Amino acid sequence: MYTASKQVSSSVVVAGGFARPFGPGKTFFWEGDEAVTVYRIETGVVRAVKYDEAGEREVIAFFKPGDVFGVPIDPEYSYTAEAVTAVRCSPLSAGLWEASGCKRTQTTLTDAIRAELKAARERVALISHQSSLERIAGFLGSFSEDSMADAMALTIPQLDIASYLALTPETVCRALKKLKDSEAISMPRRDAFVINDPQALAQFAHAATCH
Amino acid sequence: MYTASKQVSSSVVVAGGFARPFGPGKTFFWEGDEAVTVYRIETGVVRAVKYDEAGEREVIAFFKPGDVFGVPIDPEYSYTAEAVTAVRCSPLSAGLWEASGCKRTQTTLTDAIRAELKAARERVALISHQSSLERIAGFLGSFSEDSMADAMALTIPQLDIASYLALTPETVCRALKKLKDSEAISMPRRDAFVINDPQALAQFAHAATCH
DNA sequence: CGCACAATTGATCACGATCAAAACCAGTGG
DNA sequence: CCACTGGTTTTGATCGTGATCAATTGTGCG
Repeated sequence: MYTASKQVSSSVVVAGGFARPFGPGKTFFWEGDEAVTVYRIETGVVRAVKYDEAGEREVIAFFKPGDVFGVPIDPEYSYTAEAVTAVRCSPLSAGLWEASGCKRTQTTLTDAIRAELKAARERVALISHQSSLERIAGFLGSFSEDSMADAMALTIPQLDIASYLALTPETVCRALKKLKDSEAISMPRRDAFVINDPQALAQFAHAATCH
Repeated sequence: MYTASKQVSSSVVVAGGFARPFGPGKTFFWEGDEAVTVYRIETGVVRAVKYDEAGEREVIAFFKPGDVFGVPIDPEYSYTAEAVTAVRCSPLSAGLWEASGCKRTQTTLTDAIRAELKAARERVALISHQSSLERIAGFLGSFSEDSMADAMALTIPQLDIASYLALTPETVCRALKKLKDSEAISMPRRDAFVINDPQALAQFAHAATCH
């Protein structure tokens, strides 16, 4: 199935702790690879994708600066990790996390697992029950609040957002247009978002379809 | 908010390891309670529920015989646990899990967390993209395969299933009727399900809406 | 330039939500 | 035992949202 596994993971083994750059679209590791490296993002965005039985690609999570991905919950990675933007991040040996002592590394490990679980639950919260507009608004809101300034620029293709929110690209586009029209956000570039009015955005995120 | 917290958790502190019975509807603990006890189910079904901002009750997971719930991922429980059926389960002190040594208890702890994560991901898989029929069929299938015989009787109110799958009770009812009509399952009682034909059920679970 | 792919816009359609009501069942008390 | 009550399930009719189909525009890249 995932024939490209091996040569990719071998190009990635640098677990020295140095921050290294990765170009957009680059694959860090594949679902099923032996989980030997953990990554901490300094800049850029990474997506976690899975392929269902039908071979359909599905984005299940995004990782932002400060996030850790590739956490060794299982001996093998449970998803494929790809750079969405240009990424600078530091690879760490997964072995160090688990082996060395038990105290500090252990807590950071459970922290990371907790984060994974929290991310999974957040996605469910977004997907279940919420309308398309609420999903988009909620997504943009939570994504930016985890980051920095109000007027930060996210850079994620709409296709990835659609997959993550279990919507079609068309629906994502239309929802974004509504948000743009309402002045809550603006899009300087095609795949870049700026949040003008977090308040208004939060309205859209919860409001009962603003009827 | 959850004013009933205290007296409930105090009635539950028996962390000796004895299997104890709990009647249907009984609450084991509330979301936000201090996570002092872990439970392992011997018989019966338990549901994990959460209340969103709007106060809406939402079922986020089911636990079956053999499952562990109340895993101390955070210092406080992240959901409310209620008995769906009559339940027999053994309470354990959460402290023992974390404190004692680091070796065997630690692995079972991560096992339990892994299970939580897996459960969360399975729910997402069911909810995202799948049609109502696929969700129901997939749910019944995975629920029974985690259990025992083909012809086992599940006993879960349709309301809970609806909430778990992010559907309305009406839709659940109609989907179940289709499955009954197709002979894949039968329902001796109102809230009991028997799987006659796992094969056919699997068909419904994946098939592209059988057009 | 021209190619491939992402984003946009429009028109139609289907599925599930919603509204409304009836049937069903379990538990309670007369 | 039976009438009453509350909650769950069932059935039907209608409506709205997002998927789907189809086509155009836009954008980066060889």
